[in-house]
Amino acid sequence: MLKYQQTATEIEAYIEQHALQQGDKLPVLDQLIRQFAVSKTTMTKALELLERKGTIFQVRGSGIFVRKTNRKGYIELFSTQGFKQNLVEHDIQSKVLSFELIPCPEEIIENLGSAPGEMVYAIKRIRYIDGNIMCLEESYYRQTIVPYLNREIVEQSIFEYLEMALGLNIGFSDMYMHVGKLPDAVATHLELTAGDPALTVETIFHLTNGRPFDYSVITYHYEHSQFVVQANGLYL
Amino acid sequence: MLKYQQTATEIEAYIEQHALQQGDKLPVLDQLIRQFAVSKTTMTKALELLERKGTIFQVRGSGIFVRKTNRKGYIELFSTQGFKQNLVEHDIQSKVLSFELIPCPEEIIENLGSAPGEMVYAIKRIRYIDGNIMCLEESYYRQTIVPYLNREIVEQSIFEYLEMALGLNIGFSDMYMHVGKLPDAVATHLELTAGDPALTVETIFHLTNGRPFDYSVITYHYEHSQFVVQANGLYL
DNA sequence: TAGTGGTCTAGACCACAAG
DNA sequence: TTGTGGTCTAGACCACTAC
Repeated sequence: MLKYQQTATEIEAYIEQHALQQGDKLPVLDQLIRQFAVSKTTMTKALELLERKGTIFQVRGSGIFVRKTNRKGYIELFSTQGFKQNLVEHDIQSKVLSFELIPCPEEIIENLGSAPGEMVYAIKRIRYIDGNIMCLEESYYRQTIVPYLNREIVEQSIFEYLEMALGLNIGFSDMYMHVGKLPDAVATHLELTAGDPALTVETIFHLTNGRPFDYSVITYHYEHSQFVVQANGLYL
Repeated sequence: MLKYQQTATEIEAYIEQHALQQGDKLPVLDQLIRQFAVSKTTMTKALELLERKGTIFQVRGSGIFVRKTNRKGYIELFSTQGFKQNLVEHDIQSKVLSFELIPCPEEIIENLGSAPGEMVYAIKRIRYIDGNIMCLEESYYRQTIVPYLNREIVEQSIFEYLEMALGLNIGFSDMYMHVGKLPDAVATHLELTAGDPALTVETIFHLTNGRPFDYSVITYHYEHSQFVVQANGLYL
């Protein structure tokens, strides 16, 4: 683990230990540098990390303060940061509806940037959050990049397998979101009624080297999912 | 403008001028450093900015590459970065439905962290994107922080006024999103039918010093709004 | 193994906030 | 004015990729 990541983790522990609340002040920079025995740049980087993560905010000329969201029961759709493991406070289960190895469907080729006829794993899962239906997920993995998958893996966390077992480095993703009315087929899976509202998120995942390897479409159950995003900076 | 921001802007211009496409390689780090005459740290910071903004991605041991989303017509709900001015490619108009100075409503006090009885500007607007109804926005500004607003300002960009005229420094925000069925009152304003799907986003905006100054609830027109988010890192 | 991006340091100097 | 966070530099060294 890198020094600045380690430092960030230690600062989080410090906040936890001292039970600091929203708006509470941390020790000043120089103090933190001495306390954690790192250079100013490293400390700055650690703090920047925590700032993006939404853990603190820094005010020049004033100090470093704790930032917290006060609402519970919201899912972090994506943290402004990134590598934060979300949903840890929730119990996530999956039920696999289908699992196949098929030629890449026409309409998905452009999303995955795959060659015509290339094979993909096509997976359909219902995901549960704390016992409730959270979403229907349909995902497609390029076999060129993910050579092997089986039903057992797919019942667990696929991404953990990709990183741990296959050693793939997941880089970045493009997400496209829209709201609409549930089609009949999806409604059945979510145990809702056709025409009910739904948030649909299409995501294209890339490796760190930029190659797309996974395209997924997630349709969320509107009664069992709400999201929080901690943003930094202005965006109109 | 800071040097690393300036550098980032120049690199964007470089990409533009050379008409670089998704996956195209930029000059190597050392070359960029020489070319733009900055230190390695500064260049790294500029590149980090562009990476968070979704303009490039960097691969250790390999190079720096251009990243682009290929879908058009999507609104950037919030960039993973932040200060990127969104919607610039769209024509945004506002119609003010109501504009009042009132005591802070009960249910909003906790969101704004305001004192009981404190006065707030309450504004209701319909916002149009390229001539279509995009959303209904209800927002509340604390008069303690925003001493003056009028109908004319509110018809334009409020945030621009806050930053330019009042010199306020907008820091960070917490957003809460959920999907549901349109209530009758809102449906009318959006020219939709009660029960239609809707994305609702509540946002609490803070100054850089951490004080909340604006609470807003935006309900999006599901047929005229879809969003793109460029994320970095993993998030399940 | 060569090339490329990433981390880390010490220290000078700058910019903003609060009293 | 003082204290505090932010920027910038030069350079050493590390870690990954591709050949």
